[in-house]
Amino acid sequence: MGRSPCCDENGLKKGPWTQEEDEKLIDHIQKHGHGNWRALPKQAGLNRCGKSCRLRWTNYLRPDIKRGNFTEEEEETIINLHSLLGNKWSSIASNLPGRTDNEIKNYWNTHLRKKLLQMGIDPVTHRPRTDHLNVLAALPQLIAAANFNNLLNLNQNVQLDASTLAKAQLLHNMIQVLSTNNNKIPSSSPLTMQTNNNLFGQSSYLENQSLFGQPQNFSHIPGANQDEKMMVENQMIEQPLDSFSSLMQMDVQDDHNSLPLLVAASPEESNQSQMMIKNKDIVHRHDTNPSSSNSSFTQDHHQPWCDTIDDEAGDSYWKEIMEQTCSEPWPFPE
DNA sequence: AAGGTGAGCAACCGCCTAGTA
DNA sequence: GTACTAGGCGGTTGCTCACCT
Repeated sequence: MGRSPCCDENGLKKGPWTQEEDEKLIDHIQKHGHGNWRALPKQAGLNRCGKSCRLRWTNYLRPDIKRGNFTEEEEETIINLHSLLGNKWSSIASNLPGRTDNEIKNYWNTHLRKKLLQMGIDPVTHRPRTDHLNVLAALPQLIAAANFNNLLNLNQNVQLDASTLAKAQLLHNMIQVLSTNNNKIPSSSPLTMQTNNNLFGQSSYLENQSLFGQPQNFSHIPGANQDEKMMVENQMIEQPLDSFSSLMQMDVQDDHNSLPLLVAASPEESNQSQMMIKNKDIVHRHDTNPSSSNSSFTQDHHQPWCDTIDDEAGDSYWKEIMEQTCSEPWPFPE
């Protein structure tokens, strides 16, 4: 397939647009429309390539562009749609009147991404992060326990060093958290809330932000294809998502995922979710397999955690974790 | 005051796809 | 079916500016 060289012609200007160029472009489009972008620059008296003109118009000069800060509502919409559509910025933008895909993309990369990271949510998968779980907030206690172990002055042969003990305790804590979530505890119970608070440092982001509190109608998403629209709608119907806790409990039964599912994230995951929804798989699994044993869960679901920790088990990794939660210098005094 | 650094954002690049001859 | 064009998209770059040392 041949590809037309658009911007490699010699002598065409690149870089920031001047006010004069903007005026020329606006004037021409207002009078004649943009029609053929390739031919436009010549007709408008611009020394630019058509692609550059199109970008300038669609991203900046278009009269219906909304400028200024994003509202909270817009932020929520972006996060919602990104969790379902991934980096399909144009599809997301088509659901936000006056916003361009470029603007949304930039806003995501500079603001929303960081915001989610700070909340312990992976901006790519929209799942809780596994690298620096806030469950580590309990680490000072673990360190204290480790130091206490030193104070006991046990036999050198059986004495664990502080870091090893902390690692073991950390793993134990993670296992407890997961096991707790696997039980059928009402999502609103204090225990569950406490567990979630431990895991994510605060009440669920989704609960707090009401991101999924109200079912939204995405059937009008112009950029999304029919499958995507159906997926969004079905997801809202099948999974009211009224509480992150319930979602965690639901997903924790999924044999293939070791971590709680927020919402379908990547397109691949979205497709999987879509297939599951189509097959009524989620409902079926909950009806037919309501009590998958804790032991099998423990075995199947904890392995990835262990793998994760093994993968990152270098001293620097643990040091970083420890330093975030403990003012003690590293290594710990022995 | 000057230099360094990082964030934010406009613009570019390269690839993909649909349409057409 | 092939070759080509135009438009669109997502990723990346690089400029500007504010803040920090």
